[in-house]
Amino acid sequence: MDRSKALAALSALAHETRLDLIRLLTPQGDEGMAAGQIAETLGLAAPRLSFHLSALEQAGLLRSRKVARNVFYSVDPSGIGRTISYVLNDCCRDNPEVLAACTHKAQGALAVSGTEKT
Amino acid sequence: MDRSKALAALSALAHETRLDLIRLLTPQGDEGMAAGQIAETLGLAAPRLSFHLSALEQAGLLRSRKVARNVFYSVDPSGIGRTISYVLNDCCRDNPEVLAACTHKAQGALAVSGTEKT
DNA sequence: TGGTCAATTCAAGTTTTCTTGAATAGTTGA
DNA sequence: TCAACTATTCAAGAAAACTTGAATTGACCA
Repeated sequence: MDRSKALAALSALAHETRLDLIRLLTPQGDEGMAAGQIAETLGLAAPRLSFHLSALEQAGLLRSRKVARNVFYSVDPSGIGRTISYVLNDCCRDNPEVLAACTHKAQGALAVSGTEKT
Repeated sequence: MDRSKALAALSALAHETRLDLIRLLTPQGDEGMAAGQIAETLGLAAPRLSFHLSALEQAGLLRSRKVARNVFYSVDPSGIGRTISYVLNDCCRDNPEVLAACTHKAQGALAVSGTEKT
């Protein structure tokens, strides 16, 4: 993931409404959720939702597909994953302390990340 | 980590100059680097640097300490770690696909994170 | 083919963030 | 104390992001 894409993704995440969208859509998996249903669930005006969904999609964090009149949005797990990886690997250079600090629930798991290559 | 702190941290990370700062300071460890030296290294005007350092410190991603006339800035690994954790655990609810995608170098390591609670 | 529905685009205004040069505060050494 | 040095704060302007209502596009159905 290059610099500018990572930056776009981080900017996309740095907004309350868009974090709400990620939070809502992640459990929905690949099927995702129609824009109208999202708007209703979160109580957002349509243009505002469209704006934020588009920002997330541009940033590679969401996918969309049309079904009849509806547009279903779903999270792109690899987009989020690559963004996190950019911060950890590129910016923090796999610093062990940082890696240790971001794995509360899997203590030490990421600490080995410097030892293997994909 | 609560919502507003995570948001502040993500906003802080969503800026090119500030990612440069993290990238520069992480390898320096606890000792960190004096503001003047940072400014020289990155070619930034002093007020601009101060502005961004302050943003990062406010967000809990950097620490600072005074030594004589200098102010040394260093990364707070736990601040970055908690921010990442917030995205993975809270927003993505430990979604396995997301976790798998953000561990290029430690495949599957984070996948166990859903099994334990803090 | 006319009406309805879902979603996006547009335009305007507001708010927030960022940058810059000038001014300020605090520290050190002569 | 005075000058030099380090860093921050201030003020102003510029740029970017966000929200809102109105208008538009495209798909579906009677």
